[in-house]
Amino acid sequence: MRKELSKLYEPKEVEDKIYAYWLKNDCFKAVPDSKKKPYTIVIPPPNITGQLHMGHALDNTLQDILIRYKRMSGYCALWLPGTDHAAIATEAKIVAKMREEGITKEEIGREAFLERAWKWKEQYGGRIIEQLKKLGSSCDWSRERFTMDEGCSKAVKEAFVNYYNKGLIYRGERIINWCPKCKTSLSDAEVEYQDQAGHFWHLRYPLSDGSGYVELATTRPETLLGDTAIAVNPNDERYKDIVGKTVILPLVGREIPVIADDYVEVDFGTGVVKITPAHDPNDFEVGKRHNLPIINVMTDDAKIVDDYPKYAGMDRYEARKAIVADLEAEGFLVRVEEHDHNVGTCYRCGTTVEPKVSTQWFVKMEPLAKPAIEAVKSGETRFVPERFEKTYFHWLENIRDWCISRQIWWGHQIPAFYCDDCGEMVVSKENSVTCPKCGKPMRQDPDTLDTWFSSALWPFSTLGWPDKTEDFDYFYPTNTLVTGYDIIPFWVMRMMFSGIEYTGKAPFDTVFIHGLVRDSQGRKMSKSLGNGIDPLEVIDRYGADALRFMLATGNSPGNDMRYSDDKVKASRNFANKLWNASRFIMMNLPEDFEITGKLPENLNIEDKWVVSKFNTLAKEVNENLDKFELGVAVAKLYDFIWDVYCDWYIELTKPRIAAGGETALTAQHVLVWVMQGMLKLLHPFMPFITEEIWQALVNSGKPLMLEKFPTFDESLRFTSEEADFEKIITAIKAIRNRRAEMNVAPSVKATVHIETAEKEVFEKGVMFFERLASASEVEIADKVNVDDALTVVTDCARIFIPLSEIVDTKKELERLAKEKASVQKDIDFLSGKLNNQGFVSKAPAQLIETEKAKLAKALEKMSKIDESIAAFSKK
RNA sequence: GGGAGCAUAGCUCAGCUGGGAGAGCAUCUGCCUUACAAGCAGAGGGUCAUAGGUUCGAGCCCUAUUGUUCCCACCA
Repeated sequence: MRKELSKLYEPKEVEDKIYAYWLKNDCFKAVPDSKKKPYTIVIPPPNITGQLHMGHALDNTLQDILIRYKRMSGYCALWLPGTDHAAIATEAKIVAKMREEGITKEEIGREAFLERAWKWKEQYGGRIIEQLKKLGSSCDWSRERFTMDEGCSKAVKEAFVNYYNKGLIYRGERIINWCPKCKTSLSDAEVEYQDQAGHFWHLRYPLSDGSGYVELATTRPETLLGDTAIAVNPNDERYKDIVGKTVILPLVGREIPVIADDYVEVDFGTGVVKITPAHDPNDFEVGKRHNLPIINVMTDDAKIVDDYPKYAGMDRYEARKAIVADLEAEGFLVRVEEHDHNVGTCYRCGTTVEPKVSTQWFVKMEPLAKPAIEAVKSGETRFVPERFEKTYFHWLENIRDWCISRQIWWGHQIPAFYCDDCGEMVVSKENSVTCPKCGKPMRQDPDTLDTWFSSALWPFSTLGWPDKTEDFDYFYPTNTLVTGYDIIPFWVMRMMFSGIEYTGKAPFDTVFIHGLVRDSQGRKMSKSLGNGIDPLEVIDRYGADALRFMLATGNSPGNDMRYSDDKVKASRNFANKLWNASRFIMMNLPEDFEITGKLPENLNIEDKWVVSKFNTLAKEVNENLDKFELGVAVAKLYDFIWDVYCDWYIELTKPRIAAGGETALTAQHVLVWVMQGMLKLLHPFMPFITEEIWQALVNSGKPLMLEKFPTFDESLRFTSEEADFEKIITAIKAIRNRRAEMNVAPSVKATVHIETAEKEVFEKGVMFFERLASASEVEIADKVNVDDALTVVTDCARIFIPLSEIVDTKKELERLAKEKASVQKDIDFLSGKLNNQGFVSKAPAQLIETEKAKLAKALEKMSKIDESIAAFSKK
């Protein structure tokens, strides 16, 4: 017995049930199978602190579409899920929560802190996973990983030690980006630059010899405390004389040299720059070139150090005010200008970063970047869309060494050990190490690794690396990486060079890039704007399928898209349309109807028409999916299901089903067969509703998601029947059109007289003219003579509808004249084209043929219009 | 300063290697036709940002211009 379906599709009653059904049947599980080709996607691991947002919804919908498609296409499809420990973000959240409780991490110490962090992970780490399930994600959950689990930690140590042994990781004192709030170093990629309104303070520094002042400008007067020189361009005539002299640093009284360096631009400002090596990356470089001392004036939280008692303990902005006031009071301030400048901020907390000199661990990038560039140049890995290669190349070609140490506790502790006795350092995979020189226990480096260090290994650490595993052999390299363009420098690039370094192969063959989901006004969704849309709410209201469909529709790869409720509603309506189509089929099937999965014999012309069109659809959907044109594929499915299947084919079957007998049964089999095909094709996009309908309709005990994805089948191509049936459709549409123009209600029936040379084609359509074109009777003949009739002309038929009371001969003539003019335009256009020597000699032959055919049709239509005009004129 | 994207119907966007401009929403006109009013049948609406160029043929390719968004960059 098939179940009754309700009139409206109710996602809430379906989704959890269906998801549980898949899980129960182990549908997501991927086990290496030598008879199948592998297809692998590793999930961009969401942060354990995170909540599902629209970006995740898009990213994971795309992955799920791909993985379901490949799974149904016979691949051993693995979608490997997991979460990221999100070092800084997580630590910040835990610290914030502790602050509410009135404790600091220093108070409780590292061990207790980590204990809390793991508890946090246990408590919240599962949340986003559950949210991904709501979306329908078909991840192999039995393989769920975490960037700090045992395997990933092992991989991290392995990678670190190997890099170190090859000289690709080193420790050194450099100027790095420091977040005074997170109190840790940041990599270049983790700094976001923003334009901020600021000031330009023009100061004058007195020359030590009393011969005058040197004027310079700065945006950061508080760093003056750490100035160790002022610099001019060596070619700047204005300052030739003072190079080599010294100036007295205002407020501090220190004597510092005037140096010459190319870095200084003659034309900018006064042509003089104060040099603060400890607090500016450029100054740091200048300082190195000139052996200047590095004087750090700030603490880890960006307060002035105790060496300057007057300002000690002030934060950098307070100090700025105080110092400016003092400079002014003492006559060193010349003037203040408004000045916008670009300020680096922490990508996690938004705090302005402070350049800071400190000892950190770095990955040497140049030798790693080269093969990563090469892998894309050679085509081993490609970007979709291709243009994102440019972003990728640009980063790799201009990359500086990667600062990987972080001064936080939540993360992979750096596997370096120091001997406090003799100063020996050892890098080791072991958890504790004794000093090889003096045999004393060594102290592990307290720093942890950049969270991206472990995510860089994600495509292979999750498959068992560094161990040789069956999974690794089978599934690696993975196939498609799906991510947003904003993640290229953080993650894509780093997975690429890490993968190549450790496995010899690029970790994926395709990087499928998508854009951002913006709000309905095109703004970025953000917490501060409060314009974020919660995908879970959308799912709750409209269903996961509607959300997924919306996210896959109407955009092209790599472009940003806008979220709007209307779009989700349209998707929801589509789901409902499909639902009702299936309801129609099911409510009409006889009790003993058997679903064979095969087409019946004795197909009618309209059956062949729909089957043939479906066949083309299957072909195109496969092609589009293979080219990552998901939006195009989904649009074709929408059109087929709504227009071809629902609006036409179902309507065509109604009179047959009403008639009963063999034709009804054939129609029902075709209805079911095409429905099955549509459900399969649509399943990757709308997994829940398609599975639900499948279960209700087919009831085979096997899930739809494991059915075979339809492909093109040569035996289902019915080219001539398809074309013939289009003639009937064209005629029906033309009749409807005329009646609508004349405001004839559908309930007003009339005889339809069809004059055509293709009688046998139109005879097959009699029942459809009655049903769909309000025909009370249908006459088909070579020659028809009807007075006082509406005329309808197509390229292969003249149709008369005798509705004498509404026919106005004059108007009818006018209308025919209009139509004649429009057909004449076509004829002129086409014949012009075909008379064009250039076109005929250069255009492809096939195109010329189709243009000729079009012209022939237009000419036929014209002759029919002429006939009609002649007939009317006689009256 | 460098690079990239976008500019197509009132709105949001498609438009594959060049071959007579499309969808959804909105608008207008008819319909409760026994799957669906979250629906059905129709209609109107576009100098494809601008100016050149290549081509038999350009929304698509080339050049320049304008507007807009984003990424990168050490002008203190």
